[in-house]
Amino acid sequence: MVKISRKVEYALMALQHMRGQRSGQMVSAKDLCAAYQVAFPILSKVLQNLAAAGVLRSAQGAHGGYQIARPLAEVTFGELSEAVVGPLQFSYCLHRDRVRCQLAECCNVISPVVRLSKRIEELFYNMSLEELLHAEEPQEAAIRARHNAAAPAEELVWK
Amino acid sequence: MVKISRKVEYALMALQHMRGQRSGQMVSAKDLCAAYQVAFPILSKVLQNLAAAGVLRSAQGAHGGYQIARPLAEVTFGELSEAVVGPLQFSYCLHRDRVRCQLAECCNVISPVVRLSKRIEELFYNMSLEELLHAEEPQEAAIRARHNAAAPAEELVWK
DNA sequence: GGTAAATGCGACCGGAAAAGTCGTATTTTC
DNA sequence: GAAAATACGACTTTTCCGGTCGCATTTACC
Repeated sequence: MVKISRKVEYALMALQHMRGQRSGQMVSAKDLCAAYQVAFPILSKVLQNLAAAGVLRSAQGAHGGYQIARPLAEVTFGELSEAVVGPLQFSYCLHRDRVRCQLAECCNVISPVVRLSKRIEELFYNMSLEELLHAEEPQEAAIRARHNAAAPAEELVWK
Repeated sequence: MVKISRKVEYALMALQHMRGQRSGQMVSAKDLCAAYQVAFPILSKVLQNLAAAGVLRSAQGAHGGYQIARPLAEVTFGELSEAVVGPLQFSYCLHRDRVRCQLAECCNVISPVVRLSKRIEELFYNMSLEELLHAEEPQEAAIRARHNAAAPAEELVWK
């Protein structure tokens, strides 16, 4: 449970890449795919979602591509998530398709579930992408290097 | 993404129920199933998981059942979650099966993903079940009643 | 004006994980 | 010994996510 979706990771990768570009520079989906080994159609869709949400600005045609439209300090992780994988929906019994929860009439945890959902939602909407992606290049590289080495993953990643 | 698993909901329902029992009282899986319309085998498994994790105490045999083993103020949502659905694992590239992430050598978001994961983990481990389930019976009942009525779910639930 | 290079978009498919089912063994009380 | 409960593992079903395919549209450049 509570897995960060692959699409969200792709979105973060793309934004992390674009953060490093000089302003005004367009980056094409093709370039990103080549750089990060992601299949074109899926990355393309993620970028389109981000553009539709106003996080990216897109330009069609030759020499087109994407660039960051709003300062990342003003975009939250919650926004990114909703843009890419749809509305946050932490439980089956909440939100629009309440039909799917047959337990409603005897459920004794509605308000706890709502409480929990709100906490996660708050976390997501209080975390800016700037804060999440903020430069840490040397460490990043070091982690990556060790990641490729033989050390157990959680050692290097969680400590 | 980030959906609260059904099993976790079942666990919360069971604990919410047991919270209302007088101390020492055993509750059987069968009783819970009858009260909340959950299939026996699945609820049974969840209760067994909670018992294995030390959240519940179980007694076999006739007149057996389950009761709360530790004060819920001392048990976190993170513990419950791990007991019922296995170790928290927010991303494919982290934790034990790093094999599954082929992006590692060109990934530029390892530390952001770790940062995000730690935030969620913190949230889960800083939230006690007492805090999550704390009594709110009248409101609970009211919400439940309105939930069964025709009003749109998010109106009553998210406001 | 035509061609190449890019985004835009919707329909479809497959596989993995979650949810649920079944069957049986074991323990305990009466 | 029978009944009532947990313990546990194998199996099946369903759902959803990641990924694929195909085509339309837009734009730059020659």
